[in-house]
Amino acid sequence: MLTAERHQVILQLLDEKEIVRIQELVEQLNSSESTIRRDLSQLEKKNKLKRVHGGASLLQQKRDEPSILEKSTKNLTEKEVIAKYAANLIQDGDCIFLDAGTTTYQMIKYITAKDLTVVTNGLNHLEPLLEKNIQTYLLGGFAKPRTGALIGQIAVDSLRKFRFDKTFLGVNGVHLTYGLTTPDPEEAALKSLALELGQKVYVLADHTKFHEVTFTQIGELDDAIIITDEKDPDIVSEYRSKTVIEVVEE
Amino acid sequence: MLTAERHQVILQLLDEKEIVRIQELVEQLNSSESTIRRDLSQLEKKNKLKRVHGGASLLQQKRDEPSILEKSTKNLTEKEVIAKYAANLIQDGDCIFLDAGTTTYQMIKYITAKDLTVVTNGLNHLEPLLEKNIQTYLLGGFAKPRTGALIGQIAVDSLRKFRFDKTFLGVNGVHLTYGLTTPDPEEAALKSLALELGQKVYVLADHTKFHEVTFTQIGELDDAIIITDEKDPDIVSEYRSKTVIEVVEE
DNA sequence: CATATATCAATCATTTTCTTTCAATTTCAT
DNA sequence: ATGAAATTGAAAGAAAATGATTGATATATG
Repeated sequence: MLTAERHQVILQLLDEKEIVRIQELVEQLNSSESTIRRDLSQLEKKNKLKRVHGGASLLQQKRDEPSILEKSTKNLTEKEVIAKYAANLIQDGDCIFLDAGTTTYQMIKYITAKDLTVVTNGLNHLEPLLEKNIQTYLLGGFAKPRTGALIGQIAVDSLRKFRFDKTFLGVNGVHLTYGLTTPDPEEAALKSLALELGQKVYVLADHTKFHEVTFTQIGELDDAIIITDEKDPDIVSEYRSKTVIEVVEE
Repeated sequence: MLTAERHQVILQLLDEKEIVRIQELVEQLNSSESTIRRDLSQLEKKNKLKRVHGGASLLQQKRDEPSILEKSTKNLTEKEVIAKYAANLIQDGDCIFLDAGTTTYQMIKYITAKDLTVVTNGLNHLEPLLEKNIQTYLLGGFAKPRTGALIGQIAVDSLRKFRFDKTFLGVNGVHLTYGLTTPDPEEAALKSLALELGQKVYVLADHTKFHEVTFTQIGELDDAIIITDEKDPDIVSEYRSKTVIEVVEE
């Protein structure tokens, strides 16, 4: 019997019984005690179960996903720092809009608030959100092939039904005179509406976005609170005169 | 035997068994161990499977959706025949509604018509549809965790904006007196509306669905054309007196 | 508390599986 | 046809998995 097979069976048994003892597994799997012990060690290291004297038990928090959990221990990239900061702004019970895009995607794994309602137009956002047992609404609309963003009139219409405690947006350009911009007009329309519908609006923009202008305007600078990792004090103070900027530390 | 052929067989076996061992594949495919190992390496690089010591296993993500996997292994060929037949009903330029669910999912790979517009509430449908360069709208709504179906008021509202040349629905029960039924009331509401909005409505129901009744009614028998693999001539003629049934051949 | 029993981690030899490499063969493009 | 590239099978050494054994540690019982 293959190692992977045994692991699968062990986890399945655990799911059913909450607790399994070694001898039980030895019989069930026709393997030696040593092998079973090794299996349990490995599975414990992978955070799939908890070893207890005489056997193994189900994890108390069943919801942790290794792929997401692993990353949170590694060094955080610039975008991740921003995402983490933004995620911590979310409070229990909030209704939030989460824009499509990679930066907002990163936020998901750092969300700790309970009892959330999330609305998103990011197709890829859905899976990790559901994995965290967060109640999630997906906007309808035309599916933009490459990015997995739902856009267009339908998306705008379905968005209009909501009001948010907090809106989190990604943008491509942040500029003193041209405000917040993004290349795709369809996406801009959606972001623009989301901006209106949020009581508090946060824009996640790393330092590469400043002084940049792209095709379509989403809104003015002071429509949102900008979260960034921009270090240059000149740039920061320049923009501080026009809007609220929160600079995250690593 | 061609490399691509082997790859196909390997993936198919994996889908059925969750885990295959090398020796098994060596026998089944009449190839050397080296070749099989190379196959597995390549497939792993393409993210089609996960190598484990002694063989290969289904990707975690695929195993984590047992609800869908279970269903798709059951009655696979029968359903595929139905799906293929239904897909051939689609004509160039059609606007169609494709219900969430495994049977309608199978349809996608058989679609050959060009210049389509597809509206669906099946989250999983989106990827294969986009891969085929089919213009696709996704309904908004609450994402039902296990099945990947978008349901609820929002979904119903966004659906109401459309009209379809053809609607393709999956159901759980087909019954002479109780008509078309499905367990989840939320899903039923959506299916019911989709049924109204389609100029032609097709229900895909394999033979296990006949004489079955589940919790919520979607519509009457004669609201739709039923596509099935039911062979029993008695049952077929019984239902033929109430509605149109198209029986597919294998 | 002390003893008996069960469970545990660590190690070793054996077996199985893996990776790497090489030569023979087939396929493909020129 | 001819050489280049891909595919294949075989083989050797590396790596992983296994079961048994050891002495240590934890739990239970009187």
